[in-house]
Amino acid sequence: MTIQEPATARPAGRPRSEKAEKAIIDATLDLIGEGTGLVELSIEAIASRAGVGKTTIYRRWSNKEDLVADALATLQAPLPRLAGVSVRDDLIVLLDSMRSEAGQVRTRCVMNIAFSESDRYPRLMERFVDIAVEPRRQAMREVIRRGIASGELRPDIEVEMSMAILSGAMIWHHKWGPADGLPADLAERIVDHLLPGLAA
Amino acid sequence: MTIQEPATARPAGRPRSEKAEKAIIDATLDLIGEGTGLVELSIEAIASRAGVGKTTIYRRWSNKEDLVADALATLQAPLPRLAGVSVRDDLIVLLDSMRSEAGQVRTRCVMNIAFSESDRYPRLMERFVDIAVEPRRQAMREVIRRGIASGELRPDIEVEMSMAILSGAMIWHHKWGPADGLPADLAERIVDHLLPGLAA
DNA sequence: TCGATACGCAACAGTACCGTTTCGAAATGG
DNA sequence: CCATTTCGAAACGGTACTGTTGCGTATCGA
Repeated sequence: MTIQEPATARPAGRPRSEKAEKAIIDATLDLIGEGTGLVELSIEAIASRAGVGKTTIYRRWSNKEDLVADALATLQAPLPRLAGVSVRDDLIVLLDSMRSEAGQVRTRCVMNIAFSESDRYPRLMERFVDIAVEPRRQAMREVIRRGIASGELRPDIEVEMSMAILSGAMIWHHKWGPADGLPADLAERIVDHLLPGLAA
Repeated sequence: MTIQEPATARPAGRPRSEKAEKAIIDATLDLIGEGTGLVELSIEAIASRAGVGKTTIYRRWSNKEDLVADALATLQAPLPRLAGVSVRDDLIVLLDSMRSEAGQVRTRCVMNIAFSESDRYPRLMERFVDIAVEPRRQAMREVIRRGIASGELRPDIEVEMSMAILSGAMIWHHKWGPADGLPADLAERIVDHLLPGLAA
């Protein structure tokens, strides 16, 4: 009976500051967003940016990888709502959400990391893929499958290959396209350029 | 009359060792090929790997960027010969050369750098693009233009967009495809998947 | 032979970050 | 009030690299 709420039992003593925790995560994302690679990203810089002692960081995360993983997990942008009417429209919405996210500094640098440091931080990347990449992949997969089922797309196209082509085109522009933002109608142009080859 | 050959006049004293120079370049490429990013790449590590004093490096290059730029310049892989018969065959050859180069460790890591560190080392990337990317881009551009001229491709396709799609698909696989090497027929599958939409 | 330059090597002071420890102050429950 | 825990700040010893300098040796032209 003395035990009331074991799940929320406070362990006595000063509670951890949620403000500090948020500041640490924000500082981490800020630094990554400014182009700091994972290797150069230092706990000291994060602490300084967050206005926090290093102790406060080490008390919560034992290493850089864990911290960054938690920080990236908070980025989880919402998936766009799909109308589900036409394949063309849905694909455009999906690709255009890639485009607009690519315009944000944070996403941009997270993508850089996903490209360059996947070899060095495999566990981190695995987690990042689960959180950010796979849901989008799944959404696009379903759009294409639905298109095949409805007869809008040829039944003999390879689903995964089509996804690779659509995403690849957007990634290519993201990386080597005009530096001053991608054109607003890019997603539309990509889809319309590809659809004739995929349509039934 | 005393001046004989100003261009090749040796400045008196011991000449610089070409062997050392080559060893430094090789060590640099080796380290990059092992996944060392530009930031972590240290002059000391290069000197140690090359069996060379740091002095010998600093005497030639005043900073890391210059050294890496010269090192990358030596990579210049030869462009594949194109038959020039059919657009399909030429595109497959071009994409397949991307595939096979992507299998080499050095190229793989150079591409990682091209993706991730282009913001941080813009001059370096500019040079890299001139040396390695632009010639391939130009080759593909000409294949597509020739295809349009010959009537193999629709006259209304956007050349640059088509290039982005073809290259993007290969890059996507390079980055997120199976880790144990890309399938041998990947280039063929990409081209055949896309060509129906581009053909006249 | 002599001057000049390059060589590999080792040492230098300087910088940055690591992960840990210590400090006094602040915040909580009993 | 007191025990406990966290807070920000500062300092610790340790590691790694920076760019520079001096050393003795090797290799060239004159």
